[in-house]
Amino acid sequence: MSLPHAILTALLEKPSSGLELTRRFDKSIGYFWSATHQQIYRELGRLEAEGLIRALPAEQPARGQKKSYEVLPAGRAELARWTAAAQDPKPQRDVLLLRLRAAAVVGTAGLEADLRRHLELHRRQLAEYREIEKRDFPPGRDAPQDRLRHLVLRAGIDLETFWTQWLTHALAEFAELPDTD
Amino acid sequence: MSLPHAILTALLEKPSSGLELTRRFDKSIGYFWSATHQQIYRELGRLEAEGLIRALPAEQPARGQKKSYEVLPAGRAELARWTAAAQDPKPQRDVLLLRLRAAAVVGTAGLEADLRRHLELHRRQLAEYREIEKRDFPPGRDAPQDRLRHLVLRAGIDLETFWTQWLTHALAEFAELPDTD
DNA sequence: AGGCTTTGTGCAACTAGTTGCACAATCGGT
DNA sequence: ACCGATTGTGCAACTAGTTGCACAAAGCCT
Repeated sequence: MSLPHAILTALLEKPSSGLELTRRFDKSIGYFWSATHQQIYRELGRLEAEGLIRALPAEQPARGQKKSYEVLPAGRAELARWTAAAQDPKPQRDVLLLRLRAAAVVGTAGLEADLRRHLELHRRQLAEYREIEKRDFPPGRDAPQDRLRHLVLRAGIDLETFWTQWLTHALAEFAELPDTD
Repeated sequence: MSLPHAILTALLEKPSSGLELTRRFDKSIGYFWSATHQQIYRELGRLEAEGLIRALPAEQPARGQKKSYEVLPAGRAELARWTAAAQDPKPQRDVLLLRLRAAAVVGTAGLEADLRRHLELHRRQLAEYREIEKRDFPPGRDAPQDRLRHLVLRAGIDLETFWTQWLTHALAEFAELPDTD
């Protein structure tokens, strides 16, 4: 039940069309709540039907026929309610850890290459986050909104840091392991 | 497509009935791949139908009528294949980070209490993992299987450590924030 | 003017996970 | 011998997310 709220947040930050939302999910909100364009269009339809957002009638019938949406007061209220409501953390699910555990029983053959690949991906993501931090949060900005957004980015950075470290450590262990299987 | 493989791993570690699996998921595998008993029974049925596991005919028709399963060679082969196959990391989804981002737009009212609650939950989980580490991985054990399992546990410990630190940091920021909304 | 790619919107079918319930067998107490 | 709690197995319906496809409009190339 979080996608609609992710969309409301994005629309409050800036009214957008479906495609614009999709792009913004790809490069910002999507870092911790990903969604495909199909999901987004479907959800926009629902939110409009529920009266939480509405299509901006503006500047039609121009190019491509793109529809922009804005959040209605009811939508903002719902988002505030949801933000404040207690929610239990979701049970974890991590495929890579599962595979490692499986490797303890069936052997590590073939796994190492994929660990290296993951390490590379996490390094790249970390570098990207660091870029964003440098660009969007130079020292000295401390409006409450910036602080909160920076906090979220920090979580991303620290998580990626954790993964790169852990994967490095895992690969070092692999190097010492006899070739099981 | 990971639940069947989680079950295969658990069954290779030790043949079990549905309920036993459920319990083990609750306290071990479930730390990174949770599943309800309903899911598990359904999946056991499928795995049996596909010929990857089979019911142990043994010691029937005893108590409760519980059925134990063991992994067949085809099942072990499938698990090995899956473990070695490259898999992209799943797009992240974290509700708490999403809520923080929403709070940047609609105000932080009510959120702080839930952050505290989460901090407490993560602390508890961390303590539990540390207990397990002390109990199951005393210094000096280094059979390959132990090393791999220890590695997985380390990931759990480090992740929980990250969350407790990040939440602590977030709460400190909140303390300095003017009461938005 | 013709076709080719990009932009933009969307439906339909499928898969995985969740929630709610049912119901039989056994065990422990009275 | 009965009764409630626990153990153990499972179905059905629902929800959220994924995958695959369709198709129209605009812009670009030749």
